[in-house]
Amino acid sequence: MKPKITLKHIARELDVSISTVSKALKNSEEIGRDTKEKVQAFAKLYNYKPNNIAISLKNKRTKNIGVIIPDIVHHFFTTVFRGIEKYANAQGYNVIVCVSDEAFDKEVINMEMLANGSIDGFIMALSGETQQKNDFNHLKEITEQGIPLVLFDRVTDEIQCDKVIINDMEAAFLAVKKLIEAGRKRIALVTTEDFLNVSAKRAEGYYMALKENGIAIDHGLILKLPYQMQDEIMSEKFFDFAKPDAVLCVNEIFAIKCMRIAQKKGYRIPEDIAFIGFTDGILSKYANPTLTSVDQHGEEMGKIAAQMLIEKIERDDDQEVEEVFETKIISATMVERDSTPKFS
Amino acid sequence: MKPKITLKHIARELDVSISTVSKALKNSEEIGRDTKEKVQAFAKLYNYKPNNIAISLKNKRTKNIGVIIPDIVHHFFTTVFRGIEKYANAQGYNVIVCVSDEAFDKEVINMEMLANGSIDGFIMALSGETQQKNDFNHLKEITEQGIPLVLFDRVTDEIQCDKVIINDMEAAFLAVKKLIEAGRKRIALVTTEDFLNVSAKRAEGYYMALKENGIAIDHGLILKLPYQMQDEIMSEKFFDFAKPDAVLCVNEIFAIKCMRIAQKKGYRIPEDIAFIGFTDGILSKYANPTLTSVDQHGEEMGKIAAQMLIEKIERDDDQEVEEVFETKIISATMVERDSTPKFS
DNA sequence: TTGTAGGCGTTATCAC
DNA sequence: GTGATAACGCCTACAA
Repeated sequence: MKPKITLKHIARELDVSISTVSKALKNSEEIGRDTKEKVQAFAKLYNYKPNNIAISLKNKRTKNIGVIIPDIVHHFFTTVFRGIEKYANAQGYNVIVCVSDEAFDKEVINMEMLANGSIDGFIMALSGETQQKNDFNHLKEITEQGIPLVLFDRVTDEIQCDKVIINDMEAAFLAVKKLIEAGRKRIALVTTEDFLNVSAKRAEGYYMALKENGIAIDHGLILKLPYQMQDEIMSEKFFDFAKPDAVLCVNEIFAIKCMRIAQKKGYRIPEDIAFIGFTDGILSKYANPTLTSVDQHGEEMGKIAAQMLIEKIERDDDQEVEEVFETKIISATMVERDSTPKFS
Repeated sequence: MKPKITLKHIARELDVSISTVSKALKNSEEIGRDTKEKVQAFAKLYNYKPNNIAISLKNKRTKNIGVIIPDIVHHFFTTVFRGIEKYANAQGYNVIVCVSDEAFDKEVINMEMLANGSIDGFIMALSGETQQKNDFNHLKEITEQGIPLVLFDRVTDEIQCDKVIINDMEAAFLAVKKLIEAGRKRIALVTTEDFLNVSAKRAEGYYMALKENGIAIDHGLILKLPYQMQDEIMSEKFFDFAKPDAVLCVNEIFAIKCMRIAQKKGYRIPEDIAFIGFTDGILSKYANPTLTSVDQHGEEMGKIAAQMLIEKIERDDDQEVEEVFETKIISATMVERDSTPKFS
């Protein structure tokens, strides 16, 4: 076993001072040619690499980014994460992930854990519980400490910071409009409870599209399911009573499950009922029939979030410029597949 | 903005020494009641939290685990990650994830980046390219430096370290056996190229089951696809020529895609062709028909890997006990769904 | 009961 | 050219 070697070891071995070694390895002009060569050769031989922790302590910069997401086994978040990781890595940053599991407490604990020097900034999507409680003190503390924060997807107006979101409302609006134009009259909405801001916005888009086309809102056509949707009975009944000819779902899983139920009841897709889901994930692509869905461009979102964060981190070093926060909006795009009639 | 406060600040403010503050905050018996109270009150007021980096430097333990996986947008790895994260977090560890993207170079770079003090140990699954090149020097260096390493799923015999795998061979063997018992005669195997050790093992199980039942191996029934499987033509032709009555696929995506092709060609599932896939992920569950598949118990795997790693990390502190490496084998289980006939 | 000093590994400033 | 010193924030053995 050959443990890690330090500057001190090299210095002792070569009978020079630590600072000489340090400078020699940095190819400083101050150091004599032969000393430099000697030191560099020795370092290479013993595979010297500076200790990140020591450097972090000195520079007060860890080159680590903290990412806190509600769930990692979820295609959208996973995709965003990939975008973050790729960009951050290319910039020399590492990513520490914590999963809040949709729980407020875990979110708070994780943030505090990381905020004590482990990371240079946060990228996060709020947990369901946090949105429900409307308690954002942990975020406030972070920003007050001057730690950069970027919120994505699940954001809040209560906190002043950079944000990246998609145009949920518009996307839903356009999806419903397409359905209306295709002649659908009874368009249903399958959503989660209201406290998730993205669901709320998608619902808004749904309402707007109906209104704009003079279609009255029928609350019998709106199904609110708990986030996990264990219970299929509710959805089954819904189809019997609501008799929709099109369904907009706020996520893929809802869409797939609903399609299943509809198929079981003998409806043809898309002839009898058309389906559009949000989150263009793996399920949409491989569903049967394949699902028309709204692509949230997760990877792009992650990349932009990372970009914004790293810029803030590296700007903070320079000077205390006037803090300006941005909210970037990514345009969702609809991916047409077989669960909808051909739109013109 | 209120920046982070340090022991030094408290000491200055309260006109005591740094060590007094340090001890007072640890409730040391050495310190007088009133001093302790004063210090603790002040610390609470200003929300003092020790700096992780400084502690890491001092203790030479970061309480960080490095996880290197080939791909995060992949249900199996994601699941393993969740297991790791949950357990590690409960033990007070944070997880730094790097994605190798199936590339050797990225794997090496990421490891080196983290090995310089950022983490206390690694959990990883080898990238495809690493397995193909059969070059494990980066792993050797890590272990020689005394950094604990746990390999999971994509492992190698070349490296002495803890490992967690599933009984791939047996699982494939049993799956094929079930198909044979159900009367299937032309059982196909759809797999990746050989260098992925898990695929190789699954193929072995497939061969064994055939042999044990006196069925000759027909190479026309074996389809090797590139990892990404862009090309559907190959698979289409395969069905025309091979005419299988059952198919074992080494992953879900292959299975789903093959089912699609079979359906398009008018075969009924499972009556004409039965399908079994590996990786019991979200696709298997929501496919149409739902896919019988081999559950690799990713979360459990992650948990065990984390457990083994943390044990090694914390044992290393104590003494230089004789190094013993374990390979834990998790039993895969088959989840029967609608793509196979009812097995007895 | 409190404080001093040294060290974890590195870098930067300044003196020789 | 080279080296001593201090500093990043914390801990702890030892001294007062």
